[in-house]
Amino acid sequence: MTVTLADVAARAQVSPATVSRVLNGNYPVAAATRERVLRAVDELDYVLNGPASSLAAAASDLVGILVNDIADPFFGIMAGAVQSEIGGPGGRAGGERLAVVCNTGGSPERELTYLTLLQRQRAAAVVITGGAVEDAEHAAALTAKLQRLTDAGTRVVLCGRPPAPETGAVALSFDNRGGGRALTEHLLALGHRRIGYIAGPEERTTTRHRLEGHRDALADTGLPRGAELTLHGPYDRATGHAATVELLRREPALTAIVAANDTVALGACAALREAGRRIPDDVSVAGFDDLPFSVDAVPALTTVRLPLAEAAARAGRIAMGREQEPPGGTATIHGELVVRGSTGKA
Amino acid sequence: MTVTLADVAARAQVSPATVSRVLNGNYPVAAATRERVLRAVDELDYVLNGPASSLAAAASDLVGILVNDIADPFFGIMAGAVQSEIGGPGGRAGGERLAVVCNTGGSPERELTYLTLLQRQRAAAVVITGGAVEDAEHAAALTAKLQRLTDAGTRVVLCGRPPAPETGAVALSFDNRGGGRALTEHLLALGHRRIGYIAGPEERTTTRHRLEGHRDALADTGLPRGAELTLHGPYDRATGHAATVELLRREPALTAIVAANDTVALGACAALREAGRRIPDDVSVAGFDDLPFSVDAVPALTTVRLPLAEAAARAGRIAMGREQEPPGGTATIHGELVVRGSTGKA
DNA sequence: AGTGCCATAGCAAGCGCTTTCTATACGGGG
DNA sequence: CCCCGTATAGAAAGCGCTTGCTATGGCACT
Repeated sequence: MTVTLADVAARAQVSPATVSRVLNGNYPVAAATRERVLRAVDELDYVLNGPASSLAAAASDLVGILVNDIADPFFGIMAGAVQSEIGGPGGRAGGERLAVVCNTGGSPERELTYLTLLQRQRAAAVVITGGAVEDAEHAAALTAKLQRLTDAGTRVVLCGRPPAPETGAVALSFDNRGGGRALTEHLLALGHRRIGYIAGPEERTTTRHRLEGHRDALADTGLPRGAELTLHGPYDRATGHAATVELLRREPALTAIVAANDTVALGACAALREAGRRIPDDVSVAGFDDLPFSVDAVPALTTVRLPLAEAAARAGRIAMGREQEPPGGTATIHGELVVRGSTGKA
Repeated sequence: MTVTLADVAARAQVSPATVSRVLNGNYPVAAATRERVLRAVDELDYVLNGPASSLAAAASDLVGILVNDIADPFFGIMAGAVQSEIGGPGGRAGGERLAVVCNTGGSPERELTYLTLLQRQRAAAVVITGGAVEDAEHAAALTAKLQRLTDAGTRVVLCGRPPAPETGAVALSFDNRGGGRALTEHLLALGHRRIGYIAGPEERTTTRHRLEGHRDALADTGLPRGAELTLHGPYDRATGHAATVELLRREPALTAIVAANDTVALGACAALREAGRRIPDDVSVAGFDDLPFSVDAVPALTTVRLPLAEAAARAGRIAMGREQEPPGGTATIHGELVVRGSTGKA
């Protein structure tokens, strides 16, 4: 029924071994023979059996990319960049690899399950994007899993997540803390003193680091930590909207809002407009990430630009062994404060 | 080195066959034995070898999802919805499946390559999202490929793309034509007569259908087809921006712009603002898709809402055989005109 | 012409799992 | 008390490919 290597071999009048070698191109085959084999492949419309090949070679060409939310451009951009680097179709040469984008939904269980699935497929590499959940139990399980993956020869690269020591995983972390600090310092410099902060979901490294940066900046100015002006929620516009309504209720004299990311900031802007506050005249708003739509917000969003595509591309290259890993297996990637129209003098 | 089925069998004092049966759960195994096997699996930290399993069983649990641009929420939303339905981790029960999101970048070659890769992996199902490129040669190649996939038992579902007759592929198409028509009719009803149209990339079904809907509406009103007021470009904000500048140059008296999608519309809005035109007082703007950020645009975007997540979820269910395919293997999904602040009287 | 080496091609042994077929043990009915 | 059906476990034959090792020419060199 289905065409196998043996069929091709028969047709080309060579042994299966030769066909395999032509296809893999890592063994000298006479030009004429190769020609003949290739023709047979073509005529029979032969397609290699991936599982069989992976089994025999004890290696697969699958590369996993874990993301928290595939519908969020933050992750989409990174996933796309990794994919373009791993040499999949259209990428550079070097054998076609299948990139597997896995949507964890931010759940540590699913993260673990996907990693097991990838381990099962003997993935060549895994890139894990986005922040981690801060939970001792899961952290331990994750560490063990990463350990096992790297032991099995799967290259693991974390992108936008803190290092996982002792696991052999390379980490390209974002300086969320520094970015958060820069943002708040910017606001403080503009004279803002009553600043609301809409943080991401609790128990996540990204959330915590950005928030710490914010608090560091406040502390430097001798301002209270302002915990009562900090609200948590998922990284979506609804959170930004609802939290803003609540912040305005708690502190009507608010003059600035820092959001956990641009999407949240957009929701905050909407709520402010509905409340009749002008941006930035009455209330300044700042986001984080500098996603593509942020420049088109009205007014354009002040934010911290994270080089998502560049970082992810680098992660992809490291995963493919096409770039040396950073010293110590860890590198920190800094964001850049981008001041636009949504922030102004208090 | 790595733990195999045989190791587990030895440890549990049973045969490899029994272990396999416990793991697959499709053969009676005494409770006590199962218990013993499961314990051994746990103790040895055994992970099934996917390739070996797929080879022996002649089937894999991979499901492919093809998207044009993973960084675009339009596709991200669909990919996420499909993924949540295919029973991957976190999905419903029914065995864990690995969803493979493949980024074609809109290139037909890559589309074909990815399909071959998926074919190679003996994927259980493939969901192809987004419009197709209209090129006779590629269409033929694609048809042949889809044919071969379905012949091999891979279920193929097209989501947001016209049917591919004779291939055995199920198609859930969007009524882009109807949506395009509704949008322009809305504008015409508001009294607009000089309407610019920023279409997507040429040679794509989505682009053509939306444009045809637009022209149908114009024709019904007895207006010229206005080809000179139609510009093409990729689905990104830069296109919207540049095209708007050009449209204003060609027709300063323009009172409305219809964009190929919301992202393009955002770019158009930016260009209009820069040109000092108020929205919608001077120029109305309409988008397409109703992506999440559209409601937060200022003014909020009038657009055509496509039930992306619902359609994709359905595609996923059909791909998994959990929902009956529509009669004739084809269904058309209609959009809904959503009128918001960006359009007004001419 | 003889010798040895390089370039190619083939042989055959798995890779780790699934599954068909066969074997065993047990219990109930005749 | 024996026979047979039922339930459960094992033996073994692959699944389609890769790859280490071996075999075979042909050529250059002596």
